[in-house]
Amino acid sequence: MEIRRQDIHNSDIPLVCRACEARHGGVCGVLTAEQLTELNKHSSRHRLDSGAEVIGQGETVVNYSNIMRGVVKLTKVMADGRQQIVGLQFAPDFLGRPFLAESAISAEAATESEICNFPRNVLDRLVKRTPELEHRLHQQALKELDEARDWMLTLGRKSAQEKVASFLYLIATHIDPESVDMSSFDLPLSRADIADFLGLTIETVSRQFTKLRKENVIRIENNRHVTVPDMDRLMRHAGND
Amino acid sequence: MEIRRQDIHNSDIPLVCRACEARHGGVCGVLTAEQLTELNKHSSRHRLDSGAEVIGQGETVVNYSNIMRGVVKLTKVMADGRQQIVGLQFAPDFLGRPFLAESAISAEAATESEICNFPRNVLDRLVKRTPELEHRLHQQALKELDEARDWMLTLGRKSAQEKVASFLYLIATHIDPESVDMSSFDLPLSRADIADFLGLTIETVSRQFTKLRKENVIRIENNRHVTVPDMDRLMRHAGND
DNA sequence: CCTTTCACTTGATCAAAATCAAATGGCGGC
DNA sequence: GCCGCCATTTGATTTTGATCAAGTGAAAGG
Repeated sequence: MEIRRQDIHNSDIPLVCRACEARHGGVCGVLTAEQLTELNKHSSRHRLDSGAEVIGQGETVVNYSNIMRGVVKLTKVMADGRQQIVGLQFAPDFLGRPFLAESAISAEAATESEICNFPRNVLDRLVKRTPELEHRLHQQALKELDEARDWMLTLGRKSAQEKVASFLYLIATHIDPESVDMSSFDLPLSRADIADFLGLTIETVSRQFTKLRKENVIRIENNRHVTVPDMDRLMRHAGND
Repeated sequence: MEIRRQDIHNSDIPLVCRACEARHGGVCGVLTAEQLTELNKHSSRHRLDSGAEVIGQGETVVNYSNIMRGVVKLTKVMADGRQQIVGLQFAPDFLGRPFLAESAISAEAATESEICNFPRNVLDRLVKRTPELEHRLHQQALKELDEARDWMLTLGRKSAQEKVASFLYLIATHIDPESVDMSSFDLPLSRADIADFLGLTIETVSRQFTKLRKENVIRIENNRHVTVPDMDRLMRHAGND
């Protein structure tokens, strides 16, 4: 679990990496100064508008990314257009499916975001030579698997009200991991996205928001800003007692 | 993707491992004869009755396992008893969550099964020294993640009929990976388990079976044995076109 | 052989969420 | 300020699957 990192002189690592959020929590944290320099040669940073696609379902993966800022949604679409969000990724998560050429999901910025791209083959080569890096990716895969399974319980067994409360709790606890106060935050998703995440319609999501608001579990301003006066009460509404 | 394995003289590896199914497809396949011998010193094989618990939600993980025969279901339970199966594992899958002391799910034999147990700390130590082993576990975690996300789409967006058809398709394609003919198989789960896997009630599952039977998509004998005359037709009913 | 049990099926009714259909309410552009 | 555009909310109705309640049928045990 504990990852050793050599003490790196800031001057040894690429300029752009020095200020990078993703370098510490993210995969780059396990790389040496040399490796970071090498990877950085091939990497490029991009600003993404909300809604911008990083990769599409069925496309060939040419890049992996680190999320430096913002929230990225992972979605699956059926042939007839029905859609399900199967994961949300927050900075400084790694974005990509190692060891597979074709993406089974599409990834799209949910909010205005910033990512750092690097070529698939460069990282794949680096992974082969760096067990620490594979370990780090393995850890993230397991974390995502745990989250996916939690969400399966939500999708399969919870009521609409519990689903919406579960979503709010998820966002409260993930949107700003630094912050001590999780009781006030902006929703990174539209009502339509929330519906796609919860397996509901936007009307049902809206009604449940209204209901939670009327029961004073949450307060809402400007449709996107949520305040939770009592996090335990929200948790109980989410069915997590 | 390609995993090199040294040419091992059968006589160098433990007797019980020689005939083991899990050794080739499973994690043991990447171990050297010495490592296998070492691991085998601490491992033990067990027969599990259908319904026997391997580990319970919230328990401390002391063992990992390989599934040698049978089907194991991974479930999550809510405080009020609502239950969701979050994964099915087939031989020769690895069973366990590396790097976490407490299990977030429970694992239970769905059919009469056989597993090979080994202590958590022995494998954890082996993983640290053997990048190939971590790579193999990483691969399986990614496979399970892909499967979990596929199932999230099923849980969130498919109708009861599509869910049941999706389940049948999943079993047809996983129950016996050797077999060319996937059109006839025994269901490893009861109607109650299927309901818990699909986020439905047993009554709804039963009605959808009846409906698929009446539409000649499947035939059923003795409640558990299913024949699929046209796999593509089943796939269409599952919403996977 | 008959009873009991258990898994499953079938039927009738109910409730939750989907669907269809209008409001409402910011917000940017003119 | 007014208009038109979206996202969101609210309302009426329908549909799907859940719930409640009996059956059925096969296997185990007396």
